[in-house]
Amino acid sequence: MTHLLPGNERTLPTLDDVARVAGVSRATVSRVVNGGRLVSADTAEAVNRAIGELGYQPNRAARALVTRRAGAVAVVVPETDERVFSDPFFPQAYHGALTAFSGVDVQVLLAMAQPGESAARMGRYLDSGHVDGAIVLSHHGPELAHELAKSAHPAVFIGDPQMPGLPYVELDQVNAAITGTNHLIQRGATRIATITGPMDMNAGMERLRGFESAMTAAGLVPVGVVEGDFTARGGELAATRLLAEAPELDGLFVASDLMAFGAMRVLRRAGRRIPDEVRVVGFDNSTVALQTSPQLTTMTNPASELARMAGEMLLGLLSGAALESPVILTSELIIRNSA
Amino acid sequence: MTHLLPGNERTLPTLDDVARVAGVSRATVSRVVNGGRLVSADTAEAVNRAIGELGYQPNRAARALVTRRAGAVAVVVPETDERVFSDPFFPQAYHGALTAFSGVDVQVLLAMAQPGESAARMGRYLDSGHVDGAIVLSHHGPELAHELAKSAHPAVFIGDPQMPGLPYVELDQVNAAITGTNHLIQRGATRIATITGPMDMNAGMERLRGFESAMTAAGLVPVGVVEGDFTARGGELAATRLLAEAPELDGLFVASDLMAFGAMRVLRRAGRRIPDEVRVVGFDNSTVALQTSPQLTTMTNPASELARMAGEMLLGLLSGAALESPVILTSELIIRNSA
DNA sequence: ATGAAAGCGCTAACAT
DNA sequence: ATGTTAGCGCTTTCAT
Repeated sequence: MTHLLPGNERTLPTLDDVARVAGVSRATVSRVVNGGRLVSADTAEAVNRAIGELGYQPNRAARALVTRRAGAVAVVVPETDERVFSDPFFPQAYHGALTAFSGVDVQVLLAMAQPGESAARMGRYLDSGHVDGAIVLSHHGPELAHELAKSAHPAVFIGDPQMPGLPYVELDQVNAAITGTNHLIQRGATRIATITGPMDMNAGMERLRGFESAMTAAGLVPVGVVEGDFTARGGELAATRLLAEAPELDGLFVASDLMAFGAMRVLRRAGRRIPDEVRVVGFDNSTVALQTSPQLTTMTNPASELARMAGEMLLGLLSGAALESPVILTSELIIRNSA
Repeated sequence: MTHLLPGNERTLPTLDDVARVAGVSRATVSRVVNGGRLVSADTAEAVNRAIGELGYQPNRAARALVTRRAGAVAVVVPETDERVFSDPFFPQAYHGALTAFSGVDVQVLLAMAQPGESAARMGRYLDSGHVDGAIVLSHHGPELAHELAKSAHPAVFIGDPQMPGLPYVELDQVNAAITGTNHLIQRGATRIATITGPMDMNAGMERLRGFESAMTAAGLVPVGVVEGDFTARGGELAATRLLAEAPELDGLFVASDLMAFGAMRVLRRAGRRIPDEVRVVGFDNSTVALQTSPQLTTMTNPASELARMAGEMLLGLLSGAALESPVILTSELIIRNSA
């Protein structure tokens, strides 16, 4: 970590060049570039014309130097690469974050945890001056949140970090699970089971909570509850167990589409017709929900919006704005053919 | 795109602070920070001690300003997010690129193409001064290569960009396909078909070329050749067609593991036993190769190494070094149970 | 081997 | 509303 790269000779137009061409001072150009307050319409126009002529683009480094800002934020994904890229939630979220910062000249870095890497290292990264803040995705347990809480830079979480004072945006998981489960019930299912997410993840726990709550409200008792890991393979395993433990099941609430995908495969292989014999509702409304047959009825989990929202919150935090947190987004039922 | 973010009050130790503590000049500190040439061992040690004491970290912006470097490179993925994240090749490659730049203080940005986005926009991004260079992954057709060729910044491609003068690192696709196909033949297959990659991608074409060459060399003629799209679903479709057109097939060379995954599902569903009745060889040695049953025999496609290599080439290019291109990496046969 | 000094391109007081 | 000025933290001649 000793040096940047050797120099580059190309010489681009600077603020001074623009000032000269427009016949004004550097400061004035700077003003129009930064929002144009306190400049007359005429000068602003002249400056803008000069900017256009020269193809001027502000130099990030110079700006960052004087503003004491890196001009970059990180999307922190405390997962190993494998999972990051195999779950469509992540790319959508990354994309949403990109959207939030598309209006300001801020670079969005993707920071994935390395397999053996500690939460402390992530915290150090945040404080290294390379980034001004972070959006943190899907975390197991509180270590990372703990670490980032003491960072000098702000971080906004997607999903409740379970740590008072840390801002986050979250899906209304419980109500979403209630809605999904109710749909199963309305479709006539009575012997309902669930495949949950990991119990060390908030999303896993809350979706289970919602499921249970809906069941109780309907006067039903689950015929099975097995924990999955948000992967297709995990869904298969869970469904296999479920079929053995509760063969009578006629409704299945699965805490992720990917798991539902795996589970449906097992159900079909076992000769259960969907949705006639077993109704299935998934979660995420991911692309795999369209690849199952029949297509999967599911709850939306708008990764992109969640992340965009988090990005906007971070932007606010960075400008010293007071923050309303948590921000809770609601999930919608997408009815297809699996229930 | 008007401004960065408002300022940050925290004041970190600077070169001056280090100089003061070490009792030397700024210039000397700078020297030791940047490699330590031309400084006596004693001074260097004193400086390093001061650096340690203060927890000094060079300010990227100041450095970038004077060196005229952004201190960032982009990994350009001209694919829409969906595919970027659903194919394990990408995360591995990204990771490899990260590795290449881990020793120098260079940020690695992930630039994904937006759905409706033009190659020109990517080119403009490269020239915007946000990055010093790029590594370009998996491209269809030559438009992007064309665009990047005229950029002032260097770009290294992973996969032959088919454009003279552009440096790239590539897998020895043809020989890899030959090896894979030969393995099928050695296992006793004689009625062999292939599922290819997209014909507008170099990897697709070259793997087909290798397949054909191996078949010819063995005096065999393919019983079927159908084009896939490197997705599991595409593999299913292709296998379905193959089963209809060439039901006698006893060997299948698939140009990607993901497609092989889909194809094997179809084969099994059709009652073909693998590897007894149909031998299957995939390509990529991706994680799905372990999830098929039986586990997939496949050719390695070391994404991480390819990208690391590309990163090192880019690093060389950025320091003005002469470059040897292309760099060709070889693929290895991983024998499992599908053939 | 080390220091002095200039300057990278920009923003932000502070004048006017 | 606009200009002047002083740095931000660093690298890099150029002296010594």
